[in-house]
Amino acid sequence: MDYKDYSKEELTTVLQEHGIQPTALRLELLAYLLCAGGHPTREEIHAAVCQPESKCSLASIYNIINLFAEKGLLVSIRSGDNFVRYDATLAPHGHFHCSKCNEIWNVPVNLDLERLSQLQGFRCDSSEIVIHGVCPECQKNSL
Amino acid sequence: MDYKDYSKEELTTVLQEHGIQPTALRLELLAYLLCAGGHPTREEIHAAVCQPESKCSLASIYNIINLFAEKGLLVSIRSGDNFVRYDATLAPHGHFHCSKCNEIWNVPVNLDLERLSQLQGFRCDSSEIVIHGVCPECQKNSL
DNA sequence: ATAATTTATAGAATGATTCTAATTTATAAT
DNA sequence: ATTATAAATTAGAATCATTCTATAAATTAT
Repeated sequence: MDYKDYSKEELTTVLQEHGIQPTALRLELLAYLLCAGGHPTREEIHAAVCQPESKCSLASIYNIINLFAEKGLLVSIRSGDNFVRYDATLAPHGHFHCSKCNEIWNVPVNLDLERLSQLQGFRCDSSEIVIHGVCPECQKNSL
Repeated sequence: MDYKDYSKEELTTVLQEHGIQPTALRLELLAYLLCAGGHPTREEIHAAVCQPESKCSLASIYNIINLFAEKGLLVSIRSGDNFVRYDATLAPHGHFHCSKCNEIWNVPVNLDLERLSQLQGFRCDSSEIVIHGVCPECQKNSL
């Protein structure tokens, strides 16, 4: 895999900024998440990162996904009730989920966490916004 | 189980308004969801609805949960990465999830779906808002 | 009543995720 | 450099939630 949009140094920096020790596999995975765009499933990630030369185990993919999620570098989204999809989150945004094709889009929504924090002494760290509906393509196809 | 807050007639009406045929088990389940409050896991629902006299199967619980979700009477929330929790949604609201104790609270947030619908021809049906953070209790305990 | 349809059940099957123990790789210290 | 220490990765087994299949029970319609 080539790092089209990000240099190895940039990727390393991203990991370090999130308190993650950079390793070859973690860099590969991050590169894929950032460059591939979209919202891949675990299966797609595994296929892309571990094929064909650089074999790696499924367990490692889970390890790294969980680590990234824990460190706030990654967010998981349920698409339909089928698969979990992942999104490397360098900037906060919401998601639109099409209930027909299960595709996911980024949406420039954002809650005002600052304002919410004032309520009742709850400390707000992050927000997760998913809007369910039907995408233009699927609306067209169901006519 | 007794229907403290809702009469059988009220529960029946709720089901019918959502296009769900009322049956004994569905009424039981709805009653539990509405009366118990909170955000029970599938396991808690199963234990509460199927114990001890009125035995019912796990498959039925799943059937009904899925039916309710499909009809928009129920929303599922992932708590932590552990369990899925359920919430009977008679009114739209968001959720606050405490990442320490994994408890979930209702939050009076709501997105302006009307406004979002205008964007790019996407049809918005429902929204899902989860705010992650730490509840007051857990903040106190970690001092 | 009888037939037809819908619901509920039990238990097996599936499939995603985690766990365990072993191995490899990287890091630190002498 | 070499060895010791820790961290990352691996393979495969184990776990566990969810779905599926086929059957039984209940409800509704004729």
